Amino acid sequence: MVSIKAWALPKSRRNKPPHFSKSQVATVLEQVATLLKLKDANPFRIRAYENGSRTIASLDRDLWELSESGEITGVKGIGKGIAALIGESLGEGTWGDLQSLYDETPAGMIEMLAIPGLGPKRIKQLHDELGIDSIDELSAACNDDAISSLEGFGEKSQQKILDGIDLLARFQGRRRLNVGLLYGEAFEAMVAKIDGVEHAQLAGSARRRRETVGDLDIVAAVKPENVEAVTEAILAIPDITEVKGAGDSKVSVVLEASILEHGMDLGTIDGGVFHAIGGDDYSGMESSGTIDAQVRMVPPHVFAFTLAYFTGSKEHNIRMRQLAIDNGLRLNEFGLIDDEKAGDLKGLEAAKFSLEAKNEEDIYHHLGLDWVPPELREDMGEIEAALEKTLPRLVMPTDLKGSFHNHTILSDGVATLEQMAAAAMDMDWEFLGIADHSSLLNIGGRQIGADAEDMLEQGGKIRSLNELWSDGGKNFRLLHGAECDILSDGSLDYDEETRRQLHHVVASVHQLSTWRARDEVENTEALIKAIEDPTMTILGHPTGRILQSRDGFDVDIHAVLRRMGELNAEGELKSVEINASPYRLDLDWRYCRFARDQGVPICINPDAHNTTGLRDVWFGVQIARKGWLEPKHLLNCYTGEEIESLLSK
DNA sequence: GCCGTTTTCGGCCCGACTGTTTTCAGTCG
Repeated sequence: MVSIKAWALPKSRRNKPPHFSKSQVATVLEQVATLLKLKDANPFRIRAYENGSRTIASLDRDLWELSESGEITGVKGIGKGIAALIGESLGEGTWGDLQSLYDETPAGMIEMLAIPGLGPKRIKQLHDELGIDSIDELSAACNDDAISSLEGFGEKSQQKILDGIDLLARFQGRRRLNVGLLYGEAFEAMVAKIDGVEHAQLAGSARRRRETVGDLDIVAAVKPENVEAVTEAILAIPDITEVKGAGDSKVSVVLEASILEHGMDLGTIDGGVFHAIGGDDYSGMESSGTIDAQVRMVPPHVFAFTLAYFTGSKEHNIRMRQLAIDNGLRLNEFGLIDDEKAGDLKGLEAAKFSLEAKNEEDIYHHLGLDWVPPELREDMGEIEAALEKTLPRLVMPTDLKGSFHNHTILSDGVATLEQMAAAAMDMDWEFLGIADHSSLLNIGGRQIGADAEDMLEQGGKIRSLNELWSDGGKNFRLLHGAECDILSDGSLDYDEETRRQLHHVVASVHQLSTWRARDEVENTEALIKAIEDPTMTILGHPTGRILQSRDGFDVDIHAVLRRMGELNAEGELKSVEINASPYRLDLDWRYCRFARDQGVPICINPDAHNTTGLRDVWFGVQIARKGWLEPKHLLNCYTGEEIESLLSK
């Protein structure tokens, strides 16, 4: 279970500028926005900090340089105020008068924001009127029936808060993409089958392939005369454990795991991850889990608008609406409406003056944009690219011809070389990289990794298998690699002689406790040392994060990727992995474009521990798409022959 | 707090739903 520590402004660990990293600045701006919410500050001021945070986080220029030269205020969303804060923090190591803002807000109030249905205003009210500063106190107050009598609260809100706390305790309010999609696709199929539903589609963050999903949004095209019958049919679905509301256009329910026809498939989990997410307790929790879902019913002719609207993101929608306004139009879930003609009319009435859209493409085209794939709708430059018609041709699962980081029975996998190869051939792959753990890795005191001798013996087996396939005219080969531990000082496990005999070395950090106890500067230094090792080819799960369970270690990922870019420019092959396990999805999609721009080739790795684990690459592809990557940026999309000769150099 | 070639002030996306009210505030996306 993740518990939120009280927020603190970062302290400089350096004696000269820049005192902080870009991600530290972005984090502070984001926290300031949250703290201001709890003080009931001007919502637009709050949004300015939120935008500033996002802008800084995704900036691919050096922040200190921009700040020093004054160019920073030329960045959209960064004005005089935030620029001054950045200048002071990077230059002096201080944060203006933000300390008092941090001091004023109890950590528990921040934590309460995650309770569904409870927002900043009412958290502030609870704090001001009852002195409630933590979830525990809030829970106790609900049980004492102390909340329902407060102004603006009642019996139902009190119960809703208790339910929300329960949900939060189990899942932190969000579910990993793989779990969210299992529920979402099952529910979508059920709704689509109902008489009177012309079509139904999953929208929201699941459609955008965020790494975690809050609740599910299904948009259904239903003629007005059928809405009542369809509502009844939805509510009759047996896997609905609770109906939270049912209006004229929206049904709000809680689904339970029984909706998953084939049960809760958690995929394959390696030992370390399994331990980190709570072991057997976790499996039990997922199978007794629930998820919130909404169905929005709209007349068929406005379906495309509603789908686009509820796909989001909120930030993308804001930009789209602004574009509409610039064109004298009003964009909402019902249409793209001529503002003048519609006048004071609202909702579907106003939509009578809407431009037509048979599909999402039509909406984007009306505004002079190319259609934006849902994965890109985060207001991270996709609007500009769509205007300029320079959106990327995103990678698809079928573009992949192999992967590099997979395990066998030599370490903690459960399948043999032959079984893994057969599964890869079934996927029409031309190559499969094997990278069993190096000798150092042990989980719970038991050595998992392979000794150098056994590792080299595996190489012999791989060579004879490859010869067999080659002689039989089969376009397939295994690549012999190892997942070498990065030690705390940045050196790699195994002796150099052993590593030199491999096709590729996936270098990964596993001793997380050491790395998480250190600061960004030390970790970045060690990681860069590991990358500079001439035998290192692929940086495995770069931050070590486990989604919904633990954060990764602090590292200046931009600096690491920049160094990797330099080494690639010098002719070395240094690739960064998108670990495709839905528990990791690390490298984060937010850094993919930066890696690409540095000239770092990226590879999607399922980190499979059995044959079905190879299928996890699908999640990696979703993240690569979200990170704007095209086939040419991914080593997975090279042919088997190309990759073999590349790695044999 | 940010932004602006109709603006340096006055805007900033907008609608639905819920639970509380009796005309609306809070929350969500």
